[in-house]
Amino acid sequence: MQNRRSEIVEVARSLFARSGYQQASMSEIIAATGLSAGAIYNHFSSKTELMSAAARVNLDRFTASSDELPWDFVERCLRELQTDHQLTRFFAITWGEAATVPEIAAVVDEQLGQLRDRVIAVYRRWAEAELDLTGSELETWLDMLAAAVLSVFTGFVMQSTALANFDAERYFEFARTILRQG
Amino acid sequence: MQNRRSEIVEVARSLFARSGYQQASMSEIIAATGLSAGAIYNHFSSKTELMSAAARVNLDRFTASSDELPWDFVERCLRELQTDHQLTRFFAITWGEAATVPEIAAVVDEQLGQLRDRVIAVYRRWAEAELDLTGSELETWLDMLAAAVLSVFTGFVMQSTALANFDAERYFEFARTILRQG
DNA sequence: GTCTATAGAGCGATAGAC
DNA sequence: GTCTATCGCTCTATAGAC
Repeated sequence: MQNRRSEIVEVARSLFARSGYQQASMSEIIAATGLSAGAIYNHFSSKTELMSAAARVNLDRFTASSDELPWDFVERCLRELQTDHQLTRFFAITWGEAATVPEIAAVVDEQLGQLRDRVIAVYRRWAEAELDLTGSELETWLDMLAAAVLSVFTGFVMQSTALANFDAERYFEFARTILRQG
Repeated sequence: MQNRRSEIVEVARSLFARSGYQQASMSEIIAATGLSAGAIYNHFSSKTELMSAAARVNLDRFTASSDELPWDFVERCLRELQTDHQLTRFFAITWGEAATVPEIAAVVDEQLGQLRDRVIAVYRRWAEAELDLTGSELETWLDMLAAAVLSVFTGFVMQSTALANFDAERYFEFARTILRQG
């Protein structure tokens, strides 16, 4: 049953987000679902499989609406992160885990790729209407901008998670400055 | 003995960098040092203490020389990371762990703070010679620039660790562009 | 300061009944 | 599909001799 699977994943994700992937034990997760070991292992063959399912977060909130200006889109993403500190923490935990668990690395690569594609789409739409670039100039420009936006995004996650005196508003200011220049 | 302590820390760090903090076991570390459990626990009272000692990396390679231009300094830091992929990985692992282990969070905060201080110092030196800003304008400008540089730095670590198709040269290009503008 | 040996707890995963 | 019970292993940390 597909629904039971998502129930388990959601419970597991919230424990991974609180304690970390390794520190959250299967027993805790099992207890938190209200099910039993046998039930969980009927849906997931190992803890690693459950981990990578939990890492695959729904990114719909980070999709551009069709009439958004590129920098408004990026700022909206950042503010989304700011209001959901648990999600930000979970990204940081997941990206760190990706360095040692290949199954999670694959998910992170896929998800940052999705984010990148969306960034490129919204900037392309804008650039085609407003800028006068040749085809290859445009592609180079988009590549660089995607690196910039991903950097702003990952930078926000890392700094807001790791720095005691992080100032989000100053960070937005910096992001706005670099993303408007084109 | 202080020297024995550093020996142990170095061995532990290389195992943490390879497998992650939780996945590297005390037994592995003990075996790799060639010592015994008793010897290690004579120098460190717990695995967590050893972890936070290992997290405190020597950052001298990321210090500005007194005649460097700010963007040259930043680019040199990035190229330093590029040539030492094990260190980059280790940063990613450590920052992720910081989200769940307070003792590591304290070290990361301290180290990113150090990096920030150095960035500010080198930009301040340059700005005082080349720009004409009032005192408070200068401080605001430096704050924003520090956020930018930290973002470029953490972004490089995350993206080069997590993205399969990461293009370092394009990243440098983006970094150069935003850090020259002032 | 370092050794050997082991305590004591918790882990991920499985077997087999229902 | 879910349960109970438990296997077999590994983990961090300590005790006590030297």
